[in-house]
Amino acid sequence: MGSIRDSKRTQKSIVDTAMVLFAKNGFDGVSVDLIAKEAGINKAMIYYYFKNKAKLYETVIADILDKIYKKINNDIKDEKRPKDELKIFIYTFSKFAWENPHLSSLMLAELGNGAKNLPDDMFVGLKKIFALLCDILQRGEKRGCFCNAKPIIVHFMITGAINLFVTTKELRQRVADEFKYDVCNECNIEEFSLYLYNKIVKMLKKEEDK
Amino acid sequence: MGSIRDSKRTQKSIVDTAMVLFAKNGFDGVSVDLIAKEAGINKAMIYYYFKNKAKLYETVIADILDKIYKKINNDIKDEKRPKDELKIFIYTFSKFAWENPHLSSLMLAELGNGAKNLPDDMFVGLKKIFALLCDILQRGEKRGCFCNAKPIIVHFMITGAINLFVTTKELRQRVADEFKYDVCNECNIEEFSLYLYNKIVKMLKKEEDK
Amino acid sequence: MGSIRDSKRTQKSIVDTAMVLFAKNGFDGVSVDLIAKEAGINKAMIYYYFKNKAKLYETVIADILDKIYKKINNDIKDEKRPKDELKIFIYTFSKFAWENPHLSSLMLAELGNGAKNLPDDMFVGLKKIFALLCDILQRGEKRGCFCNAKPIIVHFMITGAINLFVTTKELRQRVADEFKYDVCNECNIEEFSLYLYNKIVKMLKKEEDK
Amino acid sequence: MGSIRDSKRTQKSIVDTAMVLFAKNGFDGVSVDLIAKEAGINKAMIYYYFKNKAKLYETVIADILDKIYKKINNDIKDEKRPKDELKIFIYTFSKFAWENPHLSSLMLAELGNGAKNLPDDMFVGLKKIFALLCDILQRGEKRGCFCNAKPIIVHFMITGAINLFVTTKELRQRVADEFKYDVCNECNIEEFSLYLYNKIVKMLKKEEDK
DNA sequence: CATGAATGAGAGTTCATTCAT
DNA sequence: AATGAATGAACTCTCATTCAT
Repeated sequence: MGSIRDSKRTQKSIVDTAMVLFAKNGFDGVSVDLIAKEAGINKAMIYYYFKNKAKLYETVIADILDKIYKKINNDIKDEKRPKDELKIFIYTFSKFAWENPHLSSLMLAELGNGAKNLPDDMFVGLKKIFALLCDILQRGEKRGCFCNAKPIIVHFMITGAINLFVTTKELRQRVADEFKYDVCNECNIEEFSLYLYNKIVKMLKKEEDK
Repeated sequence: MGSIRDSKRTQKSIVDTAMVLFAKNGFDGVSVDLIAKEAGINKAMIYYYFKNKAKLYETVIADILDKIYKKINNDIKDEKRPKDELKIFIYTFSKFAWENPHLSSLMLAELGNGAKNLPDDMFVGLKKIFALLCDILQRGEKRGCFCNAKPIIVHFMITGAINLFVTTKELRQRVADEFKYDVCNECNIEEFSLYLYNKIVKMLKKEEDK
Repeated sequence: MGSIRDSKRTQKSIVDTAMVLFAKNGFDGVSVDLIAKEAGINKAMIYYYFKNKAKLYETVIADILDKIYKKINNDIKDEKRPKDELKIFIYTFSKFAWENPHLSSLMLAELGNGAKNLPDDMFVGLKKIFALLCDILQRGEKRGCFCNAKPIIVHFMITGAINLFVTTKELRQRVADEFKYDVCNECNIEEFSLYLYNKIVKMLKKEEDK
Repeated sequence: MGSIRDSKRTQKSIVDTAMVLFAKNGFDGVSVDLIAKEAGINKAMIYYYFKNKAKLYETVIADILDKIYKKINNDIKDEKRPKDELKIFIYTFSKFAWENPHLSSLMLAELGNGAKNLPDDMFVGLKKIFALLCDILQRGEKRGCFCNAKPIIVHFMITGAINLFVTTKELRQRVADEFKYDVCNECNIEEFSLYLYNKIVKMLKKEEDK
């Protein structure tokens, strides 16, 4: 009967569809009906597998965060110097966000929401990513290449900038013409990522300031 | 004289109530019924004054943005050096966000949404604030105290960090105990603001690097 | 102050506006707000002059019926022979309906409704028009030019045909091309009226049939 | 088997109930709540099956028109002479209208409305019935028993009279006493139908008129 | 006479969720 | 494992009507 396979496939199609839709329109902006229809499955199956809409949402978010974490963690391994790790962290996060713009929407919305309804799974996911950065910064301080880094604030500067850059992509293009200031509407993600990295590094650099 | 039939007062109570509620629960998360109930007015009055829920939302957002702009613009006037202006920009924005945490939620949610439904009024409001920063940076470059500043990215780093710092306030306190990294859960807004300012200045500083 | 004049004028503008709107969209399809707006007066004035929406409706209908009655009654006076009176009856009714297509809508809707809510004023109006036809037919029978005329049925044939012809004007034009049967989409009201008159007369003619 | 979860039955009860109510009070005069209540089903089911109120209305109208068409078309088959076909047309239409007075209301209201919102299904239904009459008249002209028949006007005379006769049933009874003219308040539908038929035939008869 | 503000009931519609098969 | 039918609460919005000035 291939029931297990089908079961997995059904669940996956639900989560994948929900991810796109939630990201595009937010939790309240997506109906269970729509998810079922787009996923090509019966609505009741969503309740069969996920108990309710909120649980499905949690699953979706946890899935995304896990993907990011794994990707960054994997890419970072090969690097030796903290600065290069940081470069990878920023680049990988940017790239991922750029290619999954829904994700940025979700993160901003969810955090903007004070993470009020933040379920445990998401909690864990967010903390793991943050912990990655913390480790990088710690190693950097030990090695003397970074100084005075409050990790949470650095984290917010990096992820805040990336997420906003990604989600405002279309907005910036729309405004570009009528606006006299540069909004980087032609920047590609590599340029952006590199600029951001350089600024962060400069900002954390140990120096004989003054 | 301030009787029950007071157009201005009714409108104000609607907008004020809506601001709090929208910020807390988002556009979709708030019903017109609730706004009316909390504002202590008849639901139909909302439609009488604002035509529909979306228009009310627009008004609320535009109001907030205008407040921020005016406050920053006003506070900045007294300063002479671009660095001090930047300090005021960051401080005032932070302070305002801290005291109106709803606002940060709104901005993140709205921008996270790709500003898809962004009404014109909001557009204008956002641009005006951004333009303030642009001017500061421009003056700084002319005077030689800032260099290589892409305004939109700097703007995202600043506002991203501030908004995330504000909206995660409770979240950070919740996590503090069980988490081995510092999440600035005891930082007050002045400390945060100052730290952010120093980092941004350092990052923009003109120097004979290397 | 010219208050009486203004009063009359206000009332007239209400009734005139309401007539057009009611005819176009029916009783339920028109809001008091709309009537006030279109009439350029304050909504409360409608209640000041007409007590409520239903009363205004009555007034409108009674007004129309009275107009028709008066016009027909007046035009008929000069005629001597019942056949000519009938001709005038049909012609005047047709013409009036053609020039006030709203009226036909109203009559059909109101009668179609079983005249359930039919207020007294309307009652009287309808009866007076019907009585006109009855008199014509009666005189015709006495003079021997009509025979076997059941007045109510003749009345329905005449007014039914006229009202339907008028209200379907646009509909018939829309269909004309794609329809293989003639729908008189280019008939003017005089042609129609004459045709109808001839048919009715023929149908009522006394004859040595068979 | 006819259990509570019976799609067909639910739909039928909705349509049946809606037909009665729409006919009695018109589209705007009936709330979806009421239809659901009278049909003994949950309001949401109406949207489940019909998408919205307007679509339900369309369905109802199309249903009725189809019924009439089929009945007339069926009854007509056995007749040989156009005159007899016409007799059947008038009789069947009258009978049907008499037994479904709602229908006449609907037709008058809908046509009175200029068929502005006329959906396609209704269009087709109305045209099919009209086409039936056109064919009868055409055959009659060929055979020489009818002459000079403008089908659309004949159609309006017939259906106008029938519909008005039906919808004014109660009205005529109410008026009978206080009114000096005969309003056929005691006519049964067969008498009416026969009278109408005779008049129409006479009116269309080919003759050596002079 | 005239106005803008206010009200409460109810309209159409959607949705998350559950039930029966 | 899967489906279509069913539910009830909630939502946005409109309306006829009245009040205070």
